[in-house]
Amino acid sequence: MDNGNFLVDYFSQYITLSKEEAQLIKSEDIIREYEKNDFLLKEGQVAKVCFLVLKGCVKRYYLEDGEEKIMEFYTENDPIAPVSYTTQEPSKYYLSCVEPCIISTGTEERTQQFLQKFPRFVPIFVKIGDAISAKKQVFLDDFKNLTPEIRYQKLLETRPDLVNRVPQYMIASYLGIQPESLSRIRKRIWANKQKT
Amino acid sequence: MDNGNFLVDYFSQYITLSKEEAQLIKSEDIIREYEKNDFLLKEGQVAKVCFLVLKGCVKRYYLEDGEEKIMEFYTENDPIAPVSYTTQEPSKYYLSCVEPCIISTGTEERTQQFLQKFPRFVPIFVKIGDAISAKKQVFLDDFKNLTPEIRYQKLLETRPDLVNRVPQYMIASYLGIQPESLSRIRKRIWANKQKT
DNA sequence: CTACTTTCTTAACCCAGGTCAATGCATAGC
DNA sequence: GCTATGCATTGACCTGGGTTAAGAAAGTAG
Repeated sequence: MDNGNFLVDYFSQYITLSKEEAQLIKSEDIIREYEKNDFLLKEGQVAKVCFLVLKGCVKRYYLEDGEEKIMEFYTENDPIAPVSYTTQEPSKYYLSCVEPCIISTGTEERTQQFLQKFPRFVPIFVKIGDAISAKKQVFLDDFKNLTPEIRYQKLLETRPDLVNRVPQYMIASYLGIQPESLSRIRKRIWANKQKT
Repeated sequence: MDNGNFLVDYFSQYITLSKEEAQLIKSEDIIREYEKNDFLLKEGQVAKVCFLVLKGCVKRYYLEDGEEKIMEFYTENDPIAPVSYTTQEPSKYYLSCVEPCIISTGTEERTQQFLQKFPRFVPIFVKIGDAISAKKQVFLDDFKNLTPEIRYQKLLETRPDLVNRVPQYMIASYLGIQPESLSRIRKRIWANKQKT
């Protein structure tokens, strides 16, 4: 299988690539495969690269008295720019694979070179950055004002895939509740559906 | 009073300004005063400018069945870059003054001109952007994993000024709880202090 | 197929926050 | 002075999530 096409596909979402550009992206791309439970980044490490998930699922979490607090799931086509990557300070988070993954890796230098070669990609990068920022905002809003039950229902709507491919205790952590509570919520939702 | 010095002071936090630069910033700066309850931005409007709070306090919130859901407070030296400003889509938020305010206003063109004139400011801008992004991350983490009570105590530590200058029902909204609950939390904290 | 591990569910009990209603308690305006 | 208004507190009651402990169900290895 020709992994190089993943990145080309990714950019094609935002922009039409010339053959030359596609070729260059292919040739420049660094792609690695990871196994389930492999780490992309550990607490205390300084991130030297950022990532783009081409296939699989990555979780970002930190430990609090041994408990995994999952902050985010990254799946197909999600870019990961660790805070530690931008600040160059030791990471407070872990990044680890929930599934076997295929992931593209980007370094600062290569990104800069790439953008100098293809300046028309600059606004795309900015756009992606903005989109990520806006997403975080929405997530925070929801988290603040919605009950766990509604949060779960929204997740079912917006990312139905996640609920099927990720163990529920991880979903619970992501929603900020205990696995038992998620179980009850699911029961409640099911009961309400029966009524109607 | 010479308002022009506010912005100069702001940049001096990050970088040492030459006299020429300081002079230019002063002369370029657009500053306005606002009264309590004035709006900087309303839901549905497209933000044409971004802001820097020089004096006073601004709240960002949205309405949900008539309820103010306060997402953020901006006080002295806090920059405000509305999502609507970057996306140029109608804002989902209101920005309004909790107190009489003195606020510096920035437009896209003027920022670009400024950065071209003083390219050494570019990394500062990036740095500020990163800092804001990191702050949001920390806030979300805390929000997800801490109880309202601990959230309030953290707020007391990190922004003691806020609690004193902003009505408590707004603090409650900011913490994601009802004013009554905040009242009980305060009572509880006070009771625990007496014990020790 | 069995044994083991991991994941999910259930039940019982506790407690913090939501809700509703009443009461204080300032401040502003008359 | 008095009243109206906005804000903070308190009490009573309810509900949903946390906690603990047990067991069921699903997946995996032998």
